[in-house]
Amino acid sequence: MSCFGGRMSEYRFLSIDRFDGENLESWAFFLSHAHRDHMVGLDSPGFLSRLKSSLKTRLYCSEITKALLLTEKQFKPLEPFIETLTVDTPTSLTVTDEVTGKEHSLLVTLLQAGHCPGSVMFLFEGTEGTVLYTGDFRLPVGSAAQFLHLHQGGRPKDIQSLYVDTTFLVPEAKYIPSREDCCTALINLVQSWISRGSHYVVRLNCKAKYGYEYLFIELCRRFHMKVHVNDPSIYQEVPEIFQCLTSDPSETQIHACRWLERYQKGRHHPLPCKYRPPPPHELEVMSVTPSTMWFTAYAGPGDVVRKISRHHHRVCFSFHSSYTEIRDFVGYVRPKTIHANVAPVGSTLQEAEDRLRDLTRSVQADSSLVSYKPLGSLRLQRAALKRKKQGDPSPVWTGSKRFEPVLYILEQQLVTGISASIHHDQSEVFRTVREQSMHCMQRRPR
DNA sequence: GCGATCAGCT
DNA sequence: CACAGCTGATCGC
Repeated sequence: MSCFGGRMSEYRFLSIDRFDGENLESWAFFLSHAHRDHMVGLDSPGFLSRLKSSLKTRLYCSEITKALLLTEKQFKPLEPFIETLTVDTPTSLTVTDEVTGKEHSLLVTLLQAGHCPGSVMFLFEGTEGTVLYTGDFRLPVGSAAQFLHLHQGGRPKDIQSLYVDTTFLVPEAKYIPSREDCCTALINLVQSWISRGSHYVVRLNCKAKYGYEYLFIELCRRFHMKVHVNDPSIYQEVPEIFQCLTSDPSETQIHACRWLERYQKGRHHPLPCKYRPPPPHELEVMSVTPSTMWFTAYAGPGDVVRKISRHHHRVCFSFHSSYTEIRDFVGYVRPKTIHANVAPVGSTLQEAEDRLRDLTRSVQADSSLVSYKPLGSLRLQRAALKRKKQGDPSPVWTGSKRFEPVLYILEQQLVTGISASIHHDQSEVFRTVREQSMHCMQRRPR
């Protein structure tokens, strides 16, 4: 959960992901994604009147974030003040203090953050230096080298400050399996259950409102079966997701619907949507809870699925970067100063910042070996062509007609041969994981 | 009576 | 076990 107060020390007149208190004095506002903990004050009367009282003050976000935001009625009044920015497209902004008439020009670029649909990082460039605010992010090792706008003349830009998501900056979360590996494990688990018969259904026990869409898309593609959710219409403006969802519980064996009333989950209804198959069949439900397993603490690398009880499994899934991914990212960006946005579980913000500083120092020497490599466009085109031949829907990262691609960065998209130092680093991680998990299994036999 | 904060639950 | 968010209780004004 974000602890970021809203303002960066370099550009005090901007507020990001906080819209209360002193932030109301800012000249421009930025929203990285549509999770509640980044929207504090966004629906308050104070923020709305702040926008209304000014001619030029705007709320900037990605197109998808705007679309998701406006599906909730409490944010509808913000619509006239929202300005969307295109990902990977530097935009020149002139922000104004309407009290004094003072102006400030700067360049802002949205970089995809891979956290949830619409999530972005903000890169600001201006007289106070280049600063990067990551919001929440899940980026595979090697991602930083692939952001064009983190580079200039083939070299990484000098970053004055980095404000970074440190949710999993704890030694226990050194390694978290990739999105693809977690998804493959989920697909295999789902396959083993729903293939038993049409009355065998899977319930995906999803906590957050946004962030699991990648799983929905991949399940839909693999099983040619839409995922049942309470309200698909919130994704109306994001076709890649919308087309994978249904509001009809009888149409699918995969459910991600949620209970609306708190105390109404009785034994009588194994599914939140209360769907019952036609007689004589009785519903057979397997619950699957996507959750972040800490691989250095709880499991071996192959242990992406964990059986909780006969009909309940946990599948590893994370929409925040692991310790290793954070280390890789900050080691590549090499900011002059670094700030933690999140107090990791069991740590304070200060401890996270101390850890970050240690990391930037220790990784710096290696990262100079890495040079900018764009996303492997040829590989992507080939993959898209292959899929087209197979009659599958387009992959998410090709984007829709309406929006540029900002859903997820996947490990398999990254160009191969990033750098010797990173490969070395990875194998080191795997070795550590193996050792620690063996140690762990000795202590806690399953 | 209101918002802010917290405990508890999912 | 850990990713977000709701609800209801409690506190201070």
